[in-house]
Amino acid sequence: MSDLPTQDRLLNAAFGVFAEKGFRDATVAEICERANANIAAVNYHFGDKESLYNACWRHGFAMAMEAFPLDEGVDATSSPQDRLRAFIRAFMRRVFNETEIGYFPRLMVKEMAEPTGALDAILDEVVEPQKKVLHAIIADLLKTDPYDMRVMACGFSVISQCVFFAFNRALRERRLDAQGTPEAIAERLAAHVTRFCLAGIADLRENPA
Amino acid sequence: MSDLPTQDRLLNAAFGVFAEKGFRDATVAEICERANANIAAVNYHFGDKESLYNACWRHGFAMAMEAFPLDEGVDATSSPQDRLRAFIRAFMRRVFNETEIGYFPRLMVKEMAEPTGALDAILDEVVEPQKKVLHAIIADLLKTDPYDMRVMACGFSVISQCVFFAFNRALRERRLDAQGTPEAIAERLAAHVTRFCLAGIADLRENPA
DNA sequence: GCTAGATTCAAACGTGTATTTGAAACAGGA
DNA sequence: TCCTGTTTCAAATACACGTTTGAATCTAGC
Repeated sequence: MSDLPTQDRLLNAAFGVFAEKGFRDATVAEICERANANIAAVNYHFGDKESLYNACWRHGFAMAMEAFPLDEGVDATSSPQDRLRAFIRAFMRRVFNETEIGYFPRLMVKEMAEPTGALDAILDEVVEPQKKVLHAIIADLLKTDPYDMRVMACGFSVISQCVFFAFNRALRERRLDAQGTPEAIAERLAAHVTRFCLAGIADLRENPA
Repeated sequence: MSDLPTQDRLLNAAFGVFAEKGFRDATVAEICERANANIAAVNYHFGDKESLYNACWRHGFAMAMEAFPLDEGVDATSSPQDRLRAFIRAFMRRVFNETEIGYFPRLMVKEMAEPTGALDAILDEVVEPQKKVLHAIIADLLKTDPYDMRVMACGFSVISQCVFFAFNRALRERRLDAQGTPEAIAERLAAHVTRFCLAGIADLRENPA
């Protein structure tokens, strides 16, 4: 950790502090302290607090996607059921990850709840690609095209269940942590959500309104 | 508005400001300005900013529940399907409400994402009662008792879809507002979520693991 | 080992904001 | 009208925090 250049130590420290406290509550003093750097280091290396923040979420996004790719263990030839399972499982494992990777969802949640100005860039760079993958899977399941309104509705149903415990981290700490390791909880939830959503989607396919 | 006593004007103004900006970004200066009150009024009438905040969410909760009760239009003799539909619809209508009532979900979301210290009281006073009602409905649908683990899982699936656009207000403003009035969107989403969840729950009932 | 540029440092600065203060204005009862 | 308790007011206070500054220190290249 401390053998890295100052700029990298700052990025790592800031990533953690921003994820834990959000942009506004994070102080550059704490970031510098964690990075074993001087109080002026942020401004010297990144210009200002906001630029450091922008560097952080890009860093975190890359890290999270590398650790748990959107399509882990499946390819285009897999069934849409398996692809949906993989998508949901990767998402849950990111959300419940207790290492640095788990900081990324926490950062996103804070940004959504209280946008800083980086939100539009984030929407384009992080949510749009994931949405595209998910909509393709659901369109296959519904045997329709990705622009069908039912695809959008089902995509929302899937994603909302995936992000819930990222949003409700506080809730999760109080009501869920007794139920096993985070990894085990992530697996159980992923299995439930996959099954629940496949049933919902099947119903829409079998019984058109 | 301005014929109310200062204390009430402060509460109303603060409710709006807190919902729009969150506890930390809201300034007592802005609250007092909106309330046509002096800068010292908050401390005189409520002690400090935090006590005013606590008064606000209780006020908002009462208002939201009065406008859209948990069980609007149904009673204990209604089918669990209808009770679920009513629960989801009331929730969505609170989330998409454009009047003061809609401030309440926004306040809750900010609190969940970045807790202030009021969170434990909120969990007890606002989420616990709703959870109880929802779990009773789902237990009926699953023909089991409310403490069955499958009830918890399905409850999470339902709630996560209900709160999604409260959390993602920014997303909603960018991607959803072109699709009709908020009321119409709330109705469509409620119908979709109800159907989607009934299918998921039915699958769990028909095909035990 | 000297120099120039890059980096680090402690201290100072400036701004935004919650809270306090003490006087002034107000309202109701004797 | 006078007195008393309540409310309002503008100004002052206190503090937290991002940023700047200018000197000190380090590091490469000659």
